[in-house]
Amino acid sequence: MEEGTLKSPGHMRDTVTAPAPAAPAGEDTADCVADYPYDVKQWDVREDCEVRQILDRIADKWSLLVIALLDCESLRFTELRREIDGISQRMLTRTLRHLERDGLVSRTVHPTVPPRVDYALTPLGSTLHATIQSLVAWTERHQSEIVAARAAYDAREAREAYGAPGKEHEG
Amino acid sequence: MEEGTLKSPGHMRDTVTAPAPAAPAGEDTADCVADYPYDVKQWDVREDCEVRQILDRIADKWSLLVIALLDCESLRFTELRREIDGISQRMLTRTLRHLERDGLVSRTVHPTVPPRVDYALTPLGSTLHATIQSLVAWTERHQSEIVAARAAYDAREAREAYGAPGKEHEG
DNA sequence: CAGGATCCTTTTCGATACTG
DNA sequence: CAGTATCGAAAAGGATCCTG
Repeated sequence: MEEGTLKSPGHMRDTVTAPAPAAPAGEDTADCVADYPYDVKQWDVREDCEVRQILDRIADKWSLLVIALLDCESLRFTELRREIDGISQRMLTRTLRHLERDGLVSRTVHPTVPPRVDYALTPLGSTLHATIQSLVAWTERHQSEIVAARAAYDAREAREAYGAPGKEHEG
Repeated sequence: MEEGTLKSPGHMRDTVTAPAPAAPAGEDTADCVADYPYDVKQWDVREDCEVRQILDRIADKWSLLVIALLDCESLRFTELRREIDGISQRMLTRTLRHLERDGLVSRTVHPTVPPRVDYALTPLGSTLHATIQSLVAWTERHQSEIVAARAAYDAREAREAYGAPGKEHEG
């Protein structure tokens, strides 16, 4: 195994620079409400925090795609692989295992002669799917803006490379 | 914000070869209408697709944290670094550069004697922030379920490791 | 303080071969 | 078909040094 399933220790830093603990339960999505005099963050971003770990996993490239793709009906292994362009068999297997372990997808094995395994979202996974979808929707809506921003950034950078004093060293 | 709801409308997906309607595993998600004979997916998942590329970036571990943290007020480089536990200077720089290039955060340099650089969300970045927040909120809400699912998975796996015939290869 | 450059370790990922 | 196991390439990431 290249990645143990039960590994917990060994990667922790002793730098616990957490001056203020996270706010209690209750997510506050109110924007621009910097009323608190503290430097408090509304959610824990420490490495040893569960949320960080989970966020890390569901924000994973392949996990995101799998969840987004598994809308409601179940898909077979090969179907998923066909849908997600560029994923290797290995990565799909690993991703599905992780999602299954996290209780987000269910794995159903049919004991037929040609093996058949169906993957579907669990009820928990379905709730996540909604959020993932909004992320995908956002990307679709704003992709042109991002592409434009990139072009502008690159153009400005290239321009500054010309007139940058002390930067160029041509004879 | 124009982000809107989390619940995506009825999306169209491709038809799977609907197998036996009875799932023995008991996984029963809400039945979804799948009477589309096309192999059409509602969003492009090809590698060369823009959405894939953008999704890849904003689904990045550090990018997600930076955006989630930059709620509305601007933060300095060191402040961000202090907030995000575990990030290195190199990674923070790279992440901020990427986000700036994508037009999601703005970088303001104050030409003071001790250099001061402020990072803040752009209007575009703010719209993404809302979505990111819902993802964070989801994780906070369901973290206990995920932890429980993991424990159950690991326990079941460990149990099967005992009685798994053909698995152990004792001499 | 902010960040560029460099070196090195760790992790990720894909290709391949094999099994049930 | 649906995986598992292994190996090597590649990318990500961290530590350190240095500059304006």
